[in-house]
Amino acid sequence: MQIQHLLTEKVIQAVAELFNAQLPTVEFQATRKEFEGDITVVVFSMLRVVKGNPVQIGEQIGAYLEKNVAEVTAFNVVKGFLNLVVADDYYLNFFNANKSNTTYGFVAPNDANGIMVEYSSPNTNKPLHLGHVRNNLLGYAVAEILSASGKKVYKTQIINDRGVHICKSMLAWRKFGEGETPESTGIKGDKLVGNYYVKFDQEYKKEIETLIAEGVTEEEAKKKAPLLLEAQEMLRLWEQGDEEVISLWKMMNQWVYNGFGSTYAKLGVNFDKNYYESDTYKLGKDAVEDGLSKGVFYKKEDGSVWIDLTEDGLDEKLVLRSDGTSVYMTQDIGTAIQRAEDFNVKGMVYTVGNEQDYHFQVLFLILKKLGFPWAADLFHLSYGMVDLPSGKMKSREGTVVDADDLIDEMQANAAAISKELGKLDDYSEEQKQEVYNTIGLGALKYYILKVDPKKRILFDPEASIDFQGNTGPFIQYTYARIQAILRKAKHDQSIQINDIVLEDKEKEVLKQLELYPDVIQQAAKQYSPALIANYTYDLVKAYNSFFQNVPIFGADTQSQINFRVQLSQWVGAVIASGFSLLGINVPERM
RNA sequence: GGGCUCUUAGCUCAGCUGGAUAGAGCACCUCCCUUCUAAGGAGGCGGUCGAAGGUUCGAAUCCUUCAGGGCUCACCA
Repeated sequence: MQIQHLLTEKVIQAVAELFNAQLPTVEFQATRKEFEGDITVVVFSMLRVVKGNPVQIGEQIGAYLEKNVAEVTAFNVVKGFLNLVVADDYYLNFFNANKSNTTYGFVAPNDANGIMVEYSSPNTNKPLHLGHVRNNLLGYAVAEILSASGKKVYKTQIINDRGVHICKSMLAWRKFGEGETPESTGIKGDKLVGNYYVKFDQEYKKEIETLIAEGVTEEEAKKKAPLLLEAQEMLRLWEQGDEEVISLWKMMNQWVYNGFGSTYAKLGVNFDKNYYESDTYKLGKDAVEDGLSKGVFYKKEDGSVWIDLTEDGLDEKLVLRSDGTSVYMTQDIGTAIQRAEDFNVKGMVYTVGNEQDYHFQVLFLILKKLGFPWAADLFHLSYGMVDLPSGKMKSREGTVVDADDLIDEMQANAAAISKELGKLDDYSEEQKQEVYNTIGLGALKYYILKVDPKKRILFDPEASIDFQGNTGPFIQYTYARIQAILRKAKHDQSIQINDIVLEDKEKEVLKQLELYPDVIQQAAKQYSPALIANYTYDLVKAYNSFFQNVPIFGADTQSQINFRVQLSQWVGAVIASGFSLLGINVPERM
């Protein structure tokens, strides 16, 4: 049992006996460095129940605990704060009980209902960029964290593979492509298709200019440009099942999926199931019919269907066009229902940028009003944009940071720094490359995940990402150092340690380790990878301070050596485990 | 204009359900590599927590107003 939980009972007991009062909860915090003690009880918060002078109350409770609780060996009171010193035995027992638990802090699945995490959800016209990277890292990490907290998680993405914009790249390839393929050009499939999407836009603009020169208004020209008309015609053919269009669509889609696949593999993310809009775009109409009969929606004279959310502080929202075709919202309603059925999930997490906050607010409200039991557990994992020093990323203006380029750049950066340090000189080229990948990606992932998702990130590609301080490589470095100790130590993990006096630095590390299970639960509750990242950093700080200031192999007794080596091993395991929740690997050496 | 959101050290960020003198990293300055990996450690400098009110024993944290930035209010997705 954690010290805090144990003490909660004892403090409540103390207050009941000493003051004949019932405390609802006890408030704790870590004792500040300048005072003696390990954990602090805040007496102020008891004043509502127990009347009196906080210092005197603290003194009495402290004396009671010191006398009646074996784990409390001393106490002092400063103003309304009761500082308690916890016995070494308590921490050593905690250490012996958990040090070799390889899933320390993780909870086995305990929820019959699953939860689905959607992330990435790309558009097949656009290669993945830095914004997608943030999305992928967040979604994957949240899925891992939820899983570690005891949920059954299904990872999914919905691929935007239909619509007139898809026809644009197909049309441009057919007109200007001259049969180019990823194989013939050596260009990655998603990039090749992306190029034709850009090509379409260029040619389309030329046509508009020509038309304007002929005296057509700009508005008219945008609608009447032959290329656009042709793309629209292509969409019609696609929807009719035209074989030539469908096979072109399939071929180009496959190029894109191969390209995405390689980027996902580099990022280390994966999915349990892919949904495709070409399969789901008609979903949702039944639900709208159903809602109409229940009175959730209403029909306007022109036949369009709406929901009135003004009572909920929102607007009226269209859910079906007057011609009976569906809109984005209709699809999302249908897809959600489909997923709940497919996987029997009780909750869903949507990893989508904050420009869609309003959309999801409306979507969730609609699903609640339609009466789905799972609608209470929907969460929009909303994240801020990734901006560049030059401003927003815009694919049309070519100011996007490409995901593949970025990953390569990070790895090159890691390689340059690593070579300079020259610690891997005996490694083969292949082994070195693997370490560079681990470090480069570690830097990138940690940099993005340590920040609160809500906040927008300013990403400066010129200034290379730091490898020092609160960074991924710093934490990886600590892990690698621990592995060096373990290689030398030839320790026996089964040795129980119970006869040493703990140094302050050692105690700090143990206190930090004790928090890990709670941090995972909290991170899951808040869908916050940043919590895990910052916890891991704090653990590493505590460990490094120990590492640098307390001798390991030069300890006074064999028992101390055993303890310190085992403590190092445990810290290494927790670092690796915390990083695995973030999708970051750790190297044996670096 | 309505709604949502962000603002903490020169820069990048932590700060959990309100609690002690607001914490890290980078940058700058001092020390520490013949000793377990110096991508490290110990210390220094640096803050009117955007502004003003309010709630209370106590506010970066909760409430109100204001300022500045972002997003959003399509029969687009």
